Amino acid sequence: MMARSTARKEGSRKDHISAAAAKLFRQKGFPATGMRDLAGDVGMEAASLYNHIRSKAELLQEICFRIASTFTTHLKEVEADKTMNSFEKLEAVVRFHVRIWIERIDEVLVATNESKYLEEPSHESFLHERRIYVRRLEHIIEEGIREGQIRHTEPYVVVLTLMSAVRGIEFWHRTRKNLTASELEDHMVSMLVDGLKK
Amino acid sequence: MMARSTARKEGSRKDHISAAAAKLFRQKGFPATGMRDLAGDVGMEAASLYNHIRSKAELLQEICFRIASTFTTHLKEVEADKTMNSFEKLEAVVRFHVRIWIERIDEVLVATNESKYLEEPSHESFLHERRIYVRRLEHIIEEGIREGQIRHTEPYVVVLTLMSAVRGIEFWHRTRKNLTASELEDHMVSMLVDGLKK
DNA sequence: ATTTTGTACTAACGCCTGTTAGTGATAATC
DNA sequence: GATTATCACTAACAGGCGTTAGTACAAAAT
Repeated sequence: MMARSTARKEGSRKDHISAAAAKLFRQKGFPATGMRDLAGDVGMEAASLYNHIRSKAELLQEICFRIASTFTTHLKEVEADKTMNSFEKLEAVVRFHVRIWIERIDEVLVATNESKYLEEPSHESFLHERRIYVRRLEHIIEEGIREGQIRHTEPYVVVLTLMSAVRGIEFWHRTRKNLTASELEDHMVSMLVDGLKK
Repeated sequence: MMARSTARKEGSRKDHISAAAAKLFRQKGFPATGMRDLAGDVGMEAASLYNHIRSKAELLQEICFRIASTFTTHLKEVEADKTMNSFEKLEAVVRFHVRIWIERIDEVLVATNESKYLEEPSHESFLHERRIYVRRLEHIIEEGIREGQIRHTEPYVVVLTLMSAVRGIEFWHRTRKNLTASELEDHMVSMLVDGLKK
């Protein structure tokens, strides 16, 4: 009863809803996105959505935590990589941020802008996860400074600045695409790494 | 009839509402902020607000355009200043961004995150104003590159990155204040200007 | 002293919200 | 072929939304 084939079907349907939700949450914001909007976009009535999801809140939760785990998973890999020094690790993380912001901008923007609408146990654990992520990045920077690869800076400020700088991609995404994604990536990384002064 | 004293009173009352609205719009987002929330914060009933304001939308509009004009006014001054070269102009603009983000974070965050809820004639003109602002910054950068003060970079990417980088201040504002505002300003500017690599 | 003005109140409006209940059809399982 | 599970539908709910109307009372202007 209810074998894999059914589960597969349900999965792909729910993923479709989740993707549409990410797009809408990003565009209109979570509170301003109605279940009737979402239903319209996936081609059904609002009430029918509840055959696939438990609630609007659950939808937001899954989007936020899925993309968050993308970042933490990658960071773990970088930390474990013994072929890179601290500076290279930092650059690898920045590159990854830029790339994910380009490729999965809907989800990333929902996680950054709409995570405040997570309900309470989830919201706190999301913020907690973020704080830990920031601390691990600070640690890489401190190491890089100690080893003389990174200029003497305030690690916390550097992390905040790096993590925010990529948000400019949002506007690139909406307006000018006369730059390819990999060009954008290179320009952004080189500016953050090498600065502006000649 | 209805002399300055009355007008003064009305003005300060409306400003109080506007400040409270900025704070709420920033915290909860525009659509999730109810007029009853706002009324509670300023100490009256929701309906009474309408003795001072025309609508919720008008409140958002005033916040967004007031802070926008702060930036454009300053940019105009910088552009006209003949004592600075292009690099110094760019640095002055960045410093100003950092300072305003620190001092008036509620309004700035509303303008960046909630301006999408402006109704239609206003919204388009807000975006238009922003596009022009970006273009003027690009122009300063192009000049700096031509004059050899700024590294060869893609001006559009630089502007987007600079304007986004300061958003990290939002988190500094909420969590760690063991850095003074002027320290934060210096660290952030030096990182953007000089980069990370030693 | 009377009129005007400003401002707060209560009550209510029509509309929109996320969600549930119940129904029927289609497709998979035994 | 009978049964069961999946899924989209309609109808409806309780509650929240921004806003308006009408009223009362105090301060200011005449």
